[in-house]
Amino acid sequence: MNSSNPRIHSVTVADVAREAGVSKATAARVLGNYGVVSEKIRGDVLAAAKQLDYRPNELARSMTTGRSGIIGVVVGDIENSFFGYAVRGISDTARSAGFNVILANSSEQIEMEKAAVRVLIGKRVDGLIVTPSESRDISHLREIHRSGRPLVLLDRALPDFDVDTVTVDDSKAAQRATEILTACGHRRIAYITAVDFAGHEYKDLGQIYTSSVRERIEGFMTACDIAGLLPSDRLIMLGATTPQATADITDKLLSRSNPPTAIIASDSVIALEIFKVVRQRGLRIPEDLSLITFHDADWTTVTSPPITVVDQPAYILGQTVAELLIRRLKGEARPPARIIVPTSIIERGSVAPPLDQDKPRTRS
Amino acid sequence: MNSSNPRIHSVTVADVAREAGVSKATAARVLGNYGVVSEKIRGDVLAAAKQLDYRPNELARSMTTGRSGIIGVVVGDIENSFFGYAVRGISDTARSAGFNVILANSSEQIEMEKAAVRVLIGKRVDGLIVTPSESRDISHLREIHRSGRPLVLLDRALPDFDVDTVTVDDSKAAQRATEILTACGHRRIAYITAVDFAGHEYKDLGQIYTSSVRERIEGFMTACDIAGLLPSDRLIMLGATTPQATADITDKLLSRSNPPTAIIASDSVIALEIFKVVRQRGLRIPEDLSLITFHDADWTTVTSPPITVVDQPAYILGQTVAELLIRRLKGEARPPARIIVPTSIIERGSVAPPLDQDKPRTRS
DNA sequence: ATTATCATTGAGACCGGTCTCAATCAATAA
DNA sequence: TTATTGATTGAGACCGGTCTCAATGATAAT
Repeated sequence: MNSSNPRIHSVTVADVAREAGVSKATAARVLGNYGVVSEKIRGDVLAAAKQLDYRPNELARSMTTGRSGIIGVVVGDIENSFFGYAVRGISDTARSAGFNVILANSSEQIEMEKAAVRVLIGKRVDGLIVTPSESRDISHLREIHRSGRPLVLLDRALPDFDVDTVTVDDSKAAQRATEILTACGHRRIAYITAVDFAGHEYKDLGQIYTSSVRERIEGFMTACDIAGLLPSDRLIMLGATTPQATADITDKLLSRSNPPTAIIASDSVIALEIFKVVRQRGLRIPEDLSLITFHDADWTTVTSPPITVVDQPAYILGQTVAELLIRRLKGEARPPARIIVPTSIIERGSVAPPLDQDKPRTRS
Repeated sequence: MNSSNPRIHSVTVADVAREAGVSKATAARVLGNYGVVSEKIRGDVLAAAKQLDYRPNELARSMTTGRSGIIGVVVGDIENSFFGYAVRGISDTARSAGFNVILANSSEQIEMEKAAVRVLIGKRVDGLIVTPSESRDISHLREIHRSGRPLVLLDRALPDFDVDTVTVDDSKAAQRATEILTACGHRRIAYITAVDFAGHEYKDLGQIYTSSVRERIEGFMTACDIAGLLPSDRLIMLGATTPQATADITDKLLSRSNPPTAIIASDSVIALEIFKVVRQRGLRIPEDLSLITFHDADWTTVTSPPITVVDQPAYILGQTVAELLIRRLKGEARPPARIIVPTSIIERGSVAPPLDQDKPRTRS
């Protein structure tokens, strides 16, 4: 407690009421913009408010109304520009509907995600938008839902949790990206993704607890199967959660006696690291290695060559998820919606037929 | 408990008190973790709280304590990765000190900045961090300060407003960057910056209302003067506030009969756009044009050639500004501090001597 | 003139915590 | 044994809004 510190005493409705010579209730009516007040009184109160420089205390307002006007957003990694755009989409939509956004970062760690949710609930946010970092432990999400607060999932669906969800067509997108590579003649393709799992080697889908990751792997495998690739030639690498981990995975992959001739990256942060490793090894894109990444990050247009990408409409994703939440907040009652936003592939210059797919490549 | 009424009735201290068979005051003491309570009672209350799944209402708590535990941050443009890192630095520091962050975007527009500040004050944030978008109209900032809420300025100082401020050594950084170019033989250099001003032509410093912009221009001009450049050959271009504007400015610049042989960009968003325009025109970097940009954005390492940058320690900037604010929040009384964080220049491959500085260059 | 009707305004409870101050009770001191 | 002290606990005000309901006064209807 600060005794010496002069407490900031802000102007309250009571102060304005006194100044205007009306009751607190009446002043509150004009200041809070509800109920009916005569024009004359309204003018008096407004004048008094201006004179005293009254600023409503949203906290107090929230307490009685039960509404805070805040939407809580828990996202995996704000530094990832995919989330950056999504958050921007959320913020813009929220603001134009009169809501504010409070943002938390989970660093893709379930414990931080849980902590963030707890804090946000404590702040009495009106609703939440979450990108669940894994689908095994979702007790905290169930709890949000049970508490009656609307929840919308962003980018990742939870199979056995039926709640509003907005994702992209991950499976289809991965399949199409892979088909571009197989059509080009690639027979040994790696898919590098960031799911957090001990051990980077993929064994089976049972390990994958994040829907988007699982769906992409399914799409990838489907395309590989259609093209008749050997199971041993579809290289699925998990655990690219940090730049270092990604570099290690890429290094290991390219050091094999039979390295892949093409790589698909599950996000642009991973792709950037792959690009660096590849160049450091003196390999050329696309001659020595083809590369496709999810998310049309800005840097993908200025590399030489520019990178072929799966364009996920991140901003629209954010917009959509916010709209869904706000509609619920406004009382819309309907069964949970699962919206799938389509992606498209932007072909640039990072895909070419493999030079010689059976021998390891060295710098020519 | 909640019968047919869908209203979310959360568990309160009174409920816990009743369940535990103690008074509201006592339950509040253990739940709020203040005052003294016997171990036995503490156990009972905790058990009751657990049983009822009590969650404190931070809103109510904030109302009585006057502290919300929230830091408000108003930043120019979150999509700019410089601010992204800074915000991350702020968030991390805030969280580890037990504060939350509520983020607002001003889009570098003074009116949006004012609105954001108003909302944040309404939410009763404990303190604010702002990157002022201009220095002419700072009534809203003065007001924050007057209301007794700590305010720290990020990245931009306000000359006649003495408040905690964290910036980088803009003038020195700009001067050093320019010196690299002049030392290399460049005699006609452009500096492109984002300050929002009608008309892209620079006239005099009187137009510049943002300290960091002004300081950089001063540093730029100092270096130009030292190298003996003609005043007409230091091309200062204002108004690169959108990708399109930046492209137009760059185009105009490169279409001159005597185009610059080197460009300095005031941030990486601008530089990215310059890079695109330059490549589209078929010009080569660094042979035809040298380029240096502020902020070590990730893409600057993967272009061909990689870009020489002024490395602003954005994360540390964020950390520092948050620390300063938190110390104030904890009651530290001291005169306003102006902290200047040093930058460094990372030389990569985008600077080379001009081919022929007196004739316009075309694609060779 | 008297009563019903409608529009305004005022009094005060309430939201869910914090915090002050008085009351209670056991233990220690006189 | 009685007074004093210290440790706990309880009652209730308070924060700054919202909101219900009763009171007031003017106008319209009978």
